[in-house]
Amino acid sequence: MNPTGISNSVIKRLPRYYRFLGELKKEGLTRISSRELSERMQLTASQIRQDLNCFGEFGQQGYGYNIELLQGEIAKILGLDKPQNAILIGVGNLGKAIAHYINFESKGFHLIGMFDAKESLVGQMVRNVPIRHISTLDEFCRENMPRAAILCVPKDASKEICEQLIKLGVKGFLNFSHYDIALDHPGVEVENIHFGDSLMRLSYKLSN
Amino acid sequence: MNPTGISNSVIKRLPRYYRFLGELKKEGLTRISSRELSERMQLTASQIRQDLNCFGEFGQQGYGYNIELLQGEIAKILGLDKPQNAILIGVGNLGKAIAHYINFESKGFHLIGMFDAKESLVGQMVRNVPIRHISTLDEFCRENMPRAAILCVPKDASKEICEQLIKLGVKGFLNFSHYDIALDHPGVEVENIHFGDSLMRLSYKLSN
DNA sequence: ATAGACTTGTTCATTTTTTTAACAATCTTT
DNA sequence: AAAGATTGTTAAAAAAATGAACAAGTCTAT
Repeated sequence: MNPTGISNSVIKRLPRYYRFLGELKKEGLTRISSRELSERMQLTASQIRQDLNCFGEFGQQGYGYNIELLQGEIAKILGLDKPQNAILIGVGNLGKAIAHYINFESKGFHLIGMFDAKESLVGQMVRNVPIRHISTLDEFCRENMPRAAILCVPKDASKEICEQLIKLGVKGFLNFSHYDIALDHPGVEVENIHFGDSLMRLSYKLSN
Repeated sequence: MNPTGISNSVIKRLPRYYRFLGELKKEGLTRISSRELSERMQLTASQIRQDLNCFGEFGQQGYGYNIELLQGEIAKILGLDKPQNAILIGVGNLGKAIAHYINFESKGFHLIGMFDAKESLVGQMVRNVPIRHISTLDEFCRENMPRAAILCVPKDASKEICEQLIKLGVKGFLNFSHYDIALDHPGVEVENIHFGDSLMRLSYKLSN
């Protein structure tokens, strides 16, 4: 259980519920019971009801859940209805791909700036967002107060930039760097995406 | 607890141990005690000893662990010493970035081929690996027997390709697509990397 | 309007997992 | 050879996840 009183495994499942409900909607369905959903998602109906019950009462006895409505509620729980400003640091191969590939708007964020140390990148646009020089980060942050940062910089640069950003008021990190962001800053949240770790775990699973 | 008898949380921590030991080595250290390591990694010494004890006895009383040796043992546990052939499917923005960005060799894999449906990409090289047309996948797999696939294709294409690959003998997936690979194929292992889910969880954490 | 079929929210018990503490055994160092 | 350090290991405690059960409420069809 974490500060909010909701267990992490419940939170981990939320985006998946959201995605599945989106698919059901696409299929033209309007309602679904926990039992039907459980079959699709390979969960127990009990777990679904219990998960949702952490946040409120979204269904009706004898009917089930209205798909559109439930998805909307989960969107609110996840905060997708109130996009937060985010910046991306490090526009190399990975950073650029992330910027192109991810639809931030539908995931609760609004990308307002990208930064890199490489002069030749400065001025380029990716999806209508300009790449700025890293030396202008302080000024930009003080003006625009981004709430989150997507960290795509090399490991060595991570620690310094990370601390700089925390000082500038950034509260959340999507961390692609190999650096383990220290969790001793109260109120700062981190989601790590370590490709390397994932690959090594896959290697482990395939070797045993 | 999973099939191997080692709990998932232990396995999740292994790559992190591996990384930290690499850093210690870089710093020129040769030995470390569980207590010292625990301080660096923000774990308890007890947990470290217990984690390692799942796999063998790598330390010595009164001395601690030899860093080089321990890292080597973890490498073996993870299977990094016996690289397995892997292919990458979908060489769009993301796929290309992954191929450039990740050092597969140091993570237990050997990238032997890349595939895409787009004719214009075919023939291009990324890090000395040629991009082939997806129509040649079957033949290539029967000849080269890749053990793992990195899936960077759009959601709609995922299911089909995934099943095709499983039939062709692929046993492991690093899945970047939004598709949830069905886990009902015995012996097939999946590591999911869902950027969208991670972002939504970050959004949740920043909203509550 | 009523009965029967459904399905939720919720509780409780169970199981599983994770974490922490403790200590005998044993190694290192002086 | 003694003092100090640190492991491997066990056992206990705490926390989390799961699953079964059911009263209460809603829908549908007659």
